[in-house]
Amino acid sequence: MLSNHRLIFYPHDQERCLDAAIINAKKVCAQKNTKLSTMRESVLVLIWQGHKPKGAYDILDGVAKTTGKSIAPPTIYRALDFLLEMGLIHRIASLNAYIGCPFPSNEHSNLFMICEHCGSTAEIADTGLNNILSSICVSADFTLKTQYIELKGLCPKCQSESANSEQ
Amino acid sequence: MLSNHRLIFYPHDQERCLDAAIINAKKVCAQKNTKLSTMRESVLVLIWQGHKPKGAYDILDGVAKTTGKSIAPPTIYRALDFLLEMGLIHRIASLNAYIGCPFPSNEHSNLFMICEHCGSTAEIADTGLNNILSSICVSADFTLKTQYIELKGLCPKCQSESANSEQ
DNA sequence: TAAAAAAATGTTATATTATAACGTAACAAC
DNA sequence: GTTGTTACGTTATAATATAACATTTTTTTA
Repeated sequence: MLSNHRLIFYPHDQERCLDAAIINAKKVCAQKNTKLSTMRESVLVLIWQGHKPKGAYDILDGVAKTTGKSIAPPTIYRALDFLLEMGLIHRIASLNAYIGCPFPSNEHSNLFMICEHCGSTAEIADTGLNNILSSICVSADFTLKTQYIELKGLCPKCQSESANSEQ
Repeated sequence: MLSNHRLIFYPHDQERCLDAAIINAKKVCAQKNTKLSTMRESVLVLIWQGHKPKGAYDILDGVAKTTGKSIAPPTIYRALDFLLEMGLIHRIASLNAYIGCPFPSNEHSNLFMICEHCGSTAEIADTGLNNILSSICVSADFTLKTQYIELKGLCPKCQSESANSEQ
């Protein structure tokens, strides 16, 4: 089982995550014979700032700010499409937002745990879960291609906070 | 395991589904002490025409057509919110679309199998799946509130069609 | 039953997310 | 050095959703 929830839901050095993600991304692009252009890298860097899904227009604003250029939506959406294609990011459908993939080199299908309170989002790829999903699809004679599994709730930190505030 | 995939993925009398859904909806509203107003019923009827998720603006057009009135988006979104609240419909996040719930009286968490080719969408509530999801959340110390599980692929009919067309 | 309160709907405007269509620049391959 | 390809720029607009306020309908209750 691949998972980054221990990392996400507790304090850690976010700079290291970012650096690792960029190194990883370059590796993935090299393997797939594609280029992580400046624009694509800027978008990826912005997505990796914090472990919360970011909307396309937040990304746009952020990239515009750091580069000093004025940027139009298609530029961002093209970079996002590329990063999705490379498996470097995921789209969170229920939020219309995008998040970095912590293990892009692995073929995996994903589950996201999204904190409704602070937005922190962890990704898990669980074999047991995928087996169940497969068998459900097989018994319905449904050929599975892609899946969106998004769980909303409270992360450990926000649970204890809301417990405290209810006292 | 609750499921309507046998119904959805094979030919059947859609009129009966619609009638049953409306009767069911009135029952649910009565239980919850709310009203299925004319507008809300119109929206629900439109959603139950076919077993494919419908976008808010498709619903708007359809309701405007059948009622002969001109309708603005908020009217539709309000009806959708009510129906969601009552558990009579679900939102398919990955499609920005809405679909009727076949078993609204049961507390359940849902999985949708969505045919990418014809749009037919079946709903399954599977205990085994929900147990796995629960245990994943427990081990991550994540308090689950709501879930979106949307599987995209090919329904039995579209599988055999695409197999034929590849010959 | 008339007045007050609550619930639902109408209306206008606008926010948010995403893409179409076409033009230009950068770069690699031959 | 031209050609083709890939990425990016630019303008306009499509698609989805909501805010804010007005009106109507329904329910409650005096």
